[in-house]
Order: sequence, then structure tokens, then C-alpha cells
Amino acid sequence: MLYREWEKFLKQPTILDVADRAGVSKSLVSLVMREPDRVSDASRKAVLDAAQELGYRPNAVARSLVQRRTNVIGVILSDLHNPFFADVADGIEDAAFQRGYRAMLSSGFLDPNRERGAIETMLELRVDGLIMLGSMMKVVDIEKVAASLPVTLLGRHTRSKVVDSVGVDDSAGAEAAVDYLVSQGHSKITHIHAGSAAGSPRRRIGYEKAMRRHGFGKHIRLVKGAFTESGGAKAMTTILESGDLPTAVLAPNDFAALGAMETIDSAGLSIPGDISLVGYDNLALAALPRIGLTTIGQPRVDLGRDAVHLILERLDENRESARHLVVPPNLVVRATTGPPRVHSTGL
Amino acid sequence: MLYREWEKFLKQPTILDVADRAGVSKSLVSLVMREPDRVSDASRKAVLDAAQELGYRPNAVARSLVQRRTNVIGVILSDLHNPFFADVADGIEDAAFQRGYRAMLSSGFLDPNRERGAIETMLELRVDGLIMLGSMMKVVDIEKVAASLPVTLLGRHTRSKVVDSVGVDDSAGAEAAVDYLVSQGHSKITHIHAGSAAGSPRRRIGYEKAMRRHGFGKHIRLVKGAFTESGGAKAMTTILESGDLPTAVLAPNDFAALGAMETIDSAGLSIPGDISLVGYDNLALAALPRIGLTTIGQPRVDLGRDAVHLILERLDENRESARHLVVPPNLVVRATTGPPRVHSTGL
DNA sequence: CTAGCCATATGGAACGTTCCAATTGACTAT
DNA sequence: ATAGTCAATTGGAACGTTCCATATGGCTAG
Repeated sequence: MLYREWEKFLKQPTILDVADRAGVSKSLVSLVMREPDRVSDASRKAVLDAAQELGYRPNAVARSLVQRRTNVIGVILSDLHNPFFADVADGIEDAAFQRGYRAMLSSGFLDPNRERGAIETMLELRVDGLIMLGSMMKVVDIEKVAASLPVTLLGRHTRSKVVDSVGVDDSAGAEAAVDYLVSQGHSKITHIHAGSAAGSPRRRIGYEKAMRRHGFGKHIRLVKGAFTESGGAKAMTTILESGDLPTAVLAPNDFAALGAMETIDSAGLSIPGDISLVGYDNLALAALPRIGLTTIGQPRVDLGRDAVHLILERLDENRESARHLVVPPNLVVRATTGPPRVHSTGL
Repeated sequence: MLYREWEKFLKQPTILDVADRAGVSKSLVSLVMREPDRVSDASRKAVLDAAQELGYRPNAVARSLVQRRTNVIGVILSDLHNPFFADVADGIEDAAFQRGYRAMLSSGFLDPNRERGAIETMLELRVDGLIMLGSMMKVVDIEKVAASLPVTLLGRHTRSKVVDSVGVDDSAGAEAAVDYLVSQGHSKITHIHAGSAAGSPRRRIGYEKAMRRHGFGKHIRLVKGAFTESGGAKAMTTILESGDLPTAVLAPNDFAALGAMETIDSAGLSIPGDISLVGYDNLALAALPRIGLTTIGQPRVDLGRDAVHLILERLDENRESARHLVVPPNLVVRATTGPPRVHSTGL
């Protein structure tokens, strides 16, 4: 038993040890592990018993080497702290597991260089596919990676011919928000946008489109902010100082909405009494007491599942051409929206 | 070039391809990759150039097989969504990377069975060490795992002789909270606890100890809640309905504090005017506008770093006996605490 | 009694590295 | 000239699996 006592951890038993003890060949043991049905009852029992007694555990490293396949899907999260990514990662792990794969997560630390390093590690580890959540890298660089393995870009849109993508229809989300506000009686709806940051342009387009569709083109008003709390706060300050108050504000995401909320609060105005506020992303914090932010939700777990399926289509079904999936978002109504005060209901 | 066109992805070049092209032996190539200094300048350049031209990337799977070491540390997060774990994971990835290791994250989905499965996968993958963040499993089961590799338990205390642990001094944190409240003039401080849930007993002990130390033993009051928002809300309701209001409440964690906050709000009482409130954990949400929760912070990144070091001590320095690290927490003062109203300042 | 078949089981090569003992050859000291 | 030294390099044996072509042996049909 302790025949190698000088080793800190006992040498793990191999398939050969099991074969010896069971009195069969290593090939048979291997077969029992992979396709138990193809083996006679007696052998199967002998092997299984021996494996049990020795505490044998297949060595995935050796298996991967000969199979040239690790059954691992690499996932690079640009930011571990983003709760949106955490949800998506859950969906990924789940879907991967059900198809016999494992997910290996790694953080990109919001830094393209560290992200690049994380990818390099994944490639050395020979993961079978790569899912990038909110990557900070340039698409051309990602396309180079896609020469070695299937890559899916999640949460970013692309028309690439080699990397797949799955994203949310940001335009539709913004439209839904405007539609809802209009249904509540709003017409003076201002949009804080985040410039050309990922996702923002499409949200802006949806906003403008919906405003025009409702005949409120003249009320379109865009204020530059950012995807951050302070970006939202500054933009809101600009709006308040302009003196021309809208009855509703559509923020580019929940963080910005939070900043706007703070600004409105400290100006002594009420939400939604004076101004209705809508965020985007439906982060967990949007549901917190005292916050209760109306926002646009994204089917996160579905996104994860879809990303895995895209990888597996290339791996197991030999798909060659890129696919780009777009899933629709949904509106989540909470406490920061309501009808505008009567005197401003227009008409 | 496309000599294997039928393959979806080009066969990756191996060390042999590089050796051929550089006109040297495979052993030399291997040496260049590992210890470039031991090779003549000419050979080094030839090999590096050849590798570059072929796009060679070392195969970590093959290397791991022969070295019987993967240079990967497995990390099981009981819950990906817990922002506390995300911070710690950051610290782990960072520290591991600096020591030449990679971290492989996996979620336990808050379910002991799935956690068990995640461990099994890690073991098959032959990770070199395992860090468990907030594990839901029994310590005896984890100790069995520790027979195969070094295991560090993080965020849970244990006296185990085989698994290491690193945790926060929960008792000291609760003491610090009480000390601060007393310094503000409070004496009627009530503690909502979470029964025997991980961490709660120590926090309660710290509370009681500090209360006695200040001579407020008679004001010790414990109300059973839980580590959840609803748990905090219910406990707070109990307190309010008792009619005997404390001037300050120490919640078992931030979520519970949030629930308590909601209850106090809807009772029409003010924070901190009527009741000061202290949480525990310093989650990101504690810093949000409108929330501004005073709470006990934990040095998360340090925790991660320490956990990695514990693993590496066993791996690289042959430590045999278990170590249990305890790091001190720190108080973060925000808006939910202040002096009690004058009429209740006691004396 | 022989041929053929089928289910079951086997040995050896391969996967892409690292490790180690052994080889080479230039140079130095005698 | 000869032996010794040293740096640089090499070939072959591992590592623990899977895969594949082949062997074994009992059974059935002629």
C-alpha cells in the first residue's frame, strides 16, 4: 500500500493496476470505462470491483492526449464581477455539462492584454472551444484565434465569417422601453447614451425608431453619458441644468440609471413622480429594495446555452459557416416608472 | 500546407515539426521552450524562428502527462453570483498566475451534489490543488479528497488535520462593529443572527463579547434571522413588534441588513435617526446610492492570495501539516449609522 | 468433422511532451 | 599526442490512456 511512502500523495492507480487486479487486459478496463455494455457481465463486474477497491479515477489528461480532444470548453469572462456574466456563465456550465463537456472559466480582468494571456493559456490547454463573454479584444484578433478552434462571441455583435456570436437585440429592448413609457402617457422621453461603447449605438437606434413610430420625433433628445454610475449621474446633471425637464429618461444601462437616480434624488425631485427612469440589463441590484428599477432584462441563461450549442455544432456536427444569433430582451417593470404628472401629459 | 484538408482545423504543429524545420532534435526544442539560456544562441534563434513560422504552441496536455503535474489549481465556487467569491477568485487567479499556475474555476451551484461532481471532474483533470470557496459539503468528505491533493477551504473554519483553511476573524468583525456603535453613543444594540449557518455563531460570539466588555451585558439581545434578505426582514419585524426598540441593529450579513432596512423604511422609521444599522461582508451593493450600508469588510483579494500560497506550500515546499489562517476584517462606515437620538443616549 | 460466424478480449502503436543517460566535439592542461 | 573537462546536443524511454487490427473460443450449419 505505502510502497512509495516518500511521495507526499500516493501515486494514483492507473488502468494497468486495475487490469492486474481484475485479471484482464488494460484494453478491457478501458472499454468498461467507456462502453460497459460491450463487455461480458463477469468481466464488467471484475473490473468495476477492482477499480472501486483501488480508488481508480480515469486520467483525463492521458485521455485527452490520445483523443486530441479535452471535452473542455474555455470561457473567458471579461469581468468576473459583472453579475450579468455570472448568470450567463451558469447557463454555459449547465449546457456544457449536459452535453458531456466541462466549462473552464477564466477572467480577462477587463484588460485586453490579460485577456490575450488567458486565451493563450486556454489554447495551450487545448480546450475544444472558446466562449468569450464581453471581450475587450479587437474582432480581428479574435478571428485569428478562431483558426485553431471554434469561438463564440457573446454579448457583442459581429458580422464575422469565422467566429459565431450570440447577442441580445438591443434595439428591440430600447423600443420596448419607449413603447411602455408611451403607454403610460409619456412623450418627452430623453435618452442618455454611452457613445459608441458596446451595445449603446443599437439601443439608441431603437429609442429613436420607437419615438418616431409614435410620432414623437420632435421630442427625441440624446445626452451623452457612459455605462457607469458616474456617467449616468453627469448626464442627468446636464439634463437638470438645461431647465427643460423630460418626463422620462431611458438610461443606457442599470449602472448609469443608478447614477441618474442619485442625481434626481439629490435635486429633490421624485421618481417616478417628476421623472420616470428606465435602466437596461436587469442586474440583481435593480431589484433591490429602495432601488426597484424598471429595466430591460436579458435571457441570460439562454444566452449561455445558445453559446454552447454554437460551439458544439462546429465540434460535433461539422458546421463550417458562421452563425449569428440574436435573442429578444424583455421589459421588467418596477417602481421607477409611472404615468407623468397630469399637467405634462401633453395632447 | 493543407495536407490534411479534410480536417476542420489544421493539425497543430508539434515539437517534432519545429525540430525538423529548425534542423535540431526534439529534445533541443523542448529545452528552448523551458530553459532558453541553456542553449547556444544559434540553436535558440533557429528554434524560436521555426516555432514562430509554424505557429507552434506547446501542448500542455502532453506536458502534464509526463510531468504528472498540470500547473492548474482548481477552484470550486459554491456560488458564482456571490460577489464576495468573485473578488476572492480574482485574488486567486492573480496569485496563481504570478507563481506560474493557472486557476480553473467551476461553480458548485449551491448544491453539495453538483459540488461533488465538480470536484470529481477536477480530480480527473488532475489539477494540482483545490480551493473550495464557501463549500456546502461536509468536512469529512472534503478530507477524503485531500488524500489525493492539497485542499484549502476558504471562508469556512475547520480544525482539520489534513485540509488547510483561510478565513476571516468573524468574531473580531462583530466586535469592531459593536465598538464603533458604542463610540457613537449606542448601548441598546441588538444582533440579528443566522443560527448555526456558516460564520454566524462566531459573529454572535464577537457581539456578546464586545457588549460585555463595554458593560452592556444587560442589553444583549439576540433575534433569530438568516443570511437572506427575507430573513433579515422577518427578524426586524419581530424587533419592531416587540415595542422595545434598540438604537442600533447588527445584522448577520449585508443581505439580511438590506431586508431589515426595508422593514424599517416601511415602518416609517428613519435610518440612522431612529435605528442605526450595520451589515457584514461589504458587498458592492452596500456602497450603492440610497443604500450606503455601514458594514464589515473582508480583505478578499488577500484571502485569495493566501489560499493559493497554502496550496503552493504543500506543492512546492513539502509542507505536511495543516495550517489555518485567520485574517482580520475591517469596518466600513457609511450612511446607515450615526449617534442615537439624544433622549436615548443613556447615562 | 469442418467451416464460418459472432461475441469477447487482447497486444501494440500512437498521442506530444519531458527527462535522463549518453554522445559529440572543441578546448585545455600535461 | 593524450587525457580530461565542459558545454551543447541527442535518442529513447517514459507518462496513462484510446484505438485498431487481430486472436480466441464456443456455437451453428452443412
